[in-house]
Amino acid sequence: MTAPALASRYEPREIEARWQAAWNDAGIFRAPERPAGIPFSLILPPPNVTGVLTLGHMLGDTVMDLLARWHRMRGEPTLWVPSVDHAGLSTQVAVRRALAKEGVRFEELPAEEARSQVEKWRAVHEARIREQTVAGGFSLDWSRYRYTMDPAAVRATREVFVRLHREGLIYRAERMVNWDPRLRTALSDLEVVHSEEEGSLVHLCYRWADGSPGGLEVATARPETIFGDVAVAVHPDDPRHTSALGREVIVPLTDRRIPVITDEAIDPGFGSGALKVTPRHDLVDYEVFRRHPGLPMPPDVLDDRGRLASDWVPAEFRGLDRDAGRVQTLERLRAEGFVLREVVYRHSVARSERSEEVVEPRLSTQWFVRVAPLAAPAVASVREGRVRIHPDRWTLTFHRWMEAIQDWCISRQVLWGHPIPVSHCTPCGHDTVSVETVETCEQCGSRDLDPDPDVLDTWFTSWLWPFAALGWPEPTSDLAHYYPTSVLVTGRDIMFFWVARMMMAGEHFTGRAPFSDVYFTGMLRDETGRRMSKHLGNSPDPIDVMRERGVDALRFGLVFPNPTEEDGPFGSATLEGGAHFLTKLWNLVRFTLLHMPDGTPPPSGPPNLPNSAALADRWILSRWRRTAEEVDRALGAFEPTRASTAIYTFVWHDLADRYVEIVKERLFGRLGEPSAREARDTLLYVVERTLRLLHPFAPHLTEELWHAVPHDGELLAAARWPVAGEAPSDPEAEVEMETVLEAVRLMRNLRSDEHIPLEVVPPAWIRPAGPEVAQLLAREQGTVERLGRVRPLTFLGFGSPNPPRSGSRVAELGECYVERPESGPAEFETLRREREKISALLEKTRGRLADQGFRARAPPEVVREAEEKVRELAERIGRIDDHLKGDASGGSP
RNA sequence: GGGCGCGUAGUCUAGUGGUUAUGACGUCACCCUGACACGGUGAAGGUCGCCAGUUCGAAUCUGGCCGCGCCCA
Repeated sequence: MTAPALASRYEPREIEARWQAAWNDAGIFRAPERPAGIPFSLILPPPNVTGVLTLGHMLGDTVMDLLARWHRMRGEPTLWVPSVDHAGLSTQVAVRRALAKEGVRFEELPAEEARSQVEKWRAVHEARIREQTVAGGFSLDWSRYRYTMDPAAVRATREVFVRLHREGLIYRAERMVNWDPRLRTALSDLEVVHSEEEGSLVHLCYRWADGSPGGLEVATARPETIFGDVAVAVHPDDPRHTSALGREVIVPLTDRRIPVITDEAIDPGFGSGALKVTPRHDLVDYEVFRRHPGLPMPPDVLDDRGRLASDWVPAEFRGLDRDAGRVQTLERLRAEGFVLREVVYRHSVARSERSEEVVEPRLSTQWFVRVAPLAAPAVASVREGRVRIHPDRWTLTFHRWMEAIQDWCISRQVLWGHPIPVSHCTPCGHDTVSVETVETCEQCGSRDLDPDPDVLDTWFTSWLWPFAALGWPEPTSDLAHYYPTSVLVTGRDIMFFWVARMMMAGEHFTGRAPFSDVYFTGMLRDETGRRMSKHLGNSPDPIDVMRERGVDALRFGLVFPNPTEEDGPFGSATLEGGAHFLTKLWNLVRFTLLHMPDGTPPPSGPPNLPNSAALADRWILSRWRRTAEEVDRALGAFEPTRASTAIYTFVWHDLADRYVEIVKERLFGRLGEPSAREARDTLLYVVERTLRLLHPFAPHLTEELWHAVPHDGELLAAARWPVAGEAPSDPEAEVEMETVLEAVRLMRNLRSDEHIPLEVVPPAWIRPAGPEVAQLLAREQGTVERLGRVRPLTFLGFGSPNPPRSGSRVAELGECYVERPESGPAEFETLRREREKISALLEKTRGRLADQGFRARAPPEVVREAEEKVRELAERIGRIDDHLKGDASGGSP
C-alpha cells in the first residue's frame, strides 16, 4: 500500500479510513494461534450493552491500544480481545425506562415479549458500541469477539456455579439482603449507594402492657415498620431502663404485646436508648433477633413492592407503599397521642444504584457466594507482588476492602441474565445443580421439577472473563497460550465489582492470577467538573469528537495534557492540544521531505557521521536516544502521560524549534554537499524513528507519514519498535548545545529589549567568560548568528573596550552586546532588572554561607557549589556595575 | 463516623531535603522570517492552602488546622 504525496494540510478523516482498512486487510491485529515467544495479552473490559460508549471508554481503550501496539512492535505476539457485556439488571432497567416513555409497563409484558424487547435493545447498542470502537482504530482482534451470553459464556458460567456449589462455596439461605422495591430484586452490597439525607426521628411511646401509666420511649425513623416489631431492646446497663426489664409493652395502634429485652449492641446514646426490633426489615434488628431465640418471626409487613402488607398491619394501612404508609401511620400515631416528639435527623440512606429507590433491607431467600476462602489467594497475589496495582496507592484500598469482605448475593429477581442452573424437585425438595439442563431429579428421579426462577448477577459472568473469554472451561489453544493475560486496564470505580472478583476467580479456577498488572485510569470530568457517565448523559459521542478533530487528536489529547490515572477535565482545549501537535508533526515531516531527493534510501540505522560531525547532529541523536529511553521506561512503568510528554517535548522543542532551524542552511546546501548530506541523513533517521516511537499514540497519522518518508516495510503498525540504544549517546554535545542555545537566547532577549525590528540584523559581540566557551561559540558562530538574528557576531578579548551604543547582558557564558538602533533610547532597564535579580540571589547565597551551621553540616560539595556561585554572581554584578557606571557618566559603554 | 488522597501563576500540571520552582493552555507585545498563524520570538503572571515543628537548609519530612475530592459504613 502506498500513500499519495502529503497534502499541505492534515485531513484526518480520509487517512483514518484508509489505514484502518489496510491494517484489517493485513490481519496484523489477529493474534497467532501458536505464538512464538512470550505473548502480551489483554481483554477489553466488556462495555455494557446498556448504552453506548463515552469518552471515558475512549481513555481506557487508548491506554490499552498504546500498550498493545507498543508490545506488538516489540515483536511480542499480541492478543487484545474485544467483547460486550449483557449487563442484565442495568440493561433491563434501561429497557424498562424506555418502554415507560411509550406508556408500556415492562413488568406487565409477557416474559417472552419482555425478553425480546431486551434483545432488541442489546442488538442496537452492541452494534453501536462496535461501530464506535472500530472508529477508534484500536488494535483489537475482532476475530475473537465475544459476548457474555454467547453459548461458551453460558457454559462457563454454569460450570462455575456447579463447581462452587459442589465445593460448598455457593449456598442458598434466608438472609438480610438489599431489596430494590421498584425493580423487585435483591442487590449486592456493591450496588447500593449511601448518602446523607435529611429525615425525621420520631419518638414514640410504647405503653406498658400491664396497664400502668406511661410507657417506654422508642425512637425510630421508620414508624410504618412498627407493625413488624417483635420486641423493644435496651442496653443492659442503661440506668434509665432498669425498671423496664422483664416487662412488656404494646405496639402502638395494635394490641400486640412484645417484651422488653436487653442487648449489648444497643447504643444508649442514640435516641431514647430503646430500639424497636423489626427483624425482617433492618439488619441490626435482625442480628438482635437472632441473639434472642425466644422471639417469634413476624410475617413480612412490607411486600416485594415495599407496600404495607400482612395481617399484622391494621387493615386501614394495608396496600399503602412505604412513604404513604409512613405519613398515614404517623398521622394516626399523632392523633392517638403516641408521638412524644419529632426531631430532624440527618442520616445515611441506602439507595439502589439502578433505580435510585431507597433500598429496603429485607429478609429473603437468595443464593450467595462464600467469599472469604476465595479472597485469601487474591490478597496473597497482591501481597506477594504477583499482581501489581498501578498507581500503587490503590493497593491499600484493595486490601482494606478484601479484609472486610462480605458474602456475595448473586441471585437477581430479574428476567434477563444467566438462569441459575438449579432445579427444585417438588416431591422430594432436592435441588439438582447441573451444567446441563435436567429433566429429572437426580435424587428421586421425579420429573416434577421447577427451574430456579432467578438469574445470576452479571458480575458472576464478568469475573470469569479473563479466562472465559479465551474459551475456558475448554482447554483451548488460546487459553494455553494467552492466559494469564498481561494487564488489565479499567476505571477504579469497578475495583471491587470486577477487578477483585476476577482475581478471586482466576486464582480459584485456574490457579493463576488472571493478569500481572492492573492499571486504573482516572475518571473524565466534563467542563463543569462532573464525572462523565452514561447515566448523566454528559459525554459527547466519541464518534462526533473523532469526526471533529480526528481520532488521533482525541487519543493524543486524552493522554498528553493530564495524567491518565488522575481524574481530569475534558474540554475543547484537550482536543486542540492534540490536534495542534499532530499538525506540527505533519508539517515537520513535510519539511523533511522537501529536502529528500528522489530515491533516498530508508535509514537502516543511525547516520554514518564523520569524527568531525556537527554539534547539532550529535546533539539531536543523543536527545532522540534519551527520549526513546524515557518512552520505554514510562510505558513499562504504566505512565503513558510521561511517555507522551517526552515525545511532545522532543518533537516540538528539540527537533522542530531547534534542530531544524539550526540545520536549515546546511540543508539548503550553503555549507557544501557533505554537510548537507549529513544533515539530511540525521534528519531522516530521527524523523523516521520518531514516527515509530509515536505510532502507539497516534497510529493513523504516523502510518500516513511513515509511508511518505523513505521506509522499510509494509506497515508501520507491523514495523519494529525503535531501539533507543541504537543512537549514540553524547552528553558532551548536550552540554555544549545548551551553551550555544543560551547564547542564542541572550541575543534574542537583547533584540527584544532594544525593540529591534525583525528585518534588522544588527552586529553583536560576545566577551566569553573563558577559553572553552570562546572556542565553542566560535565554532558555532553561524548558529548563534542565524538563530539569534545578529550579524556579524564578533568575539571580544578580555580587557578590550566595550562596543559602542549597544544593549548588553551579563550572563554566565560571558558578556553579550547587540547594537542599538540609532534612534533607540538608551536602555539600561534590562541590566538594572538583571542586577536586582542577581543581587538578591547573591545575598541569599551569602547568607547561607555566613551560617556556621551550614558550613559545619552541609555536604562539602554543596558548600563548594555555593562558594562558586557567590564568586560567579559577584563577578557578574561587578561587570554590570561597570556598564551602569558607563551609563551614569554619560558615555556609551 | 472510619479510611485514602489532593491543595504549586487565571486553569491544568512537573517537581519526595540544597540550581534563579517545570511545562501546557490562556493573557499581552511584535512578526504571515522560503514546513507549520493549528505557527514563530519575547514578556507578564507564584507569600508552592494556613500555622507550628524537625533540619545548617523545607514546595518536598512531621504534627495540627482550613478547604476539596474519592472510597467504605
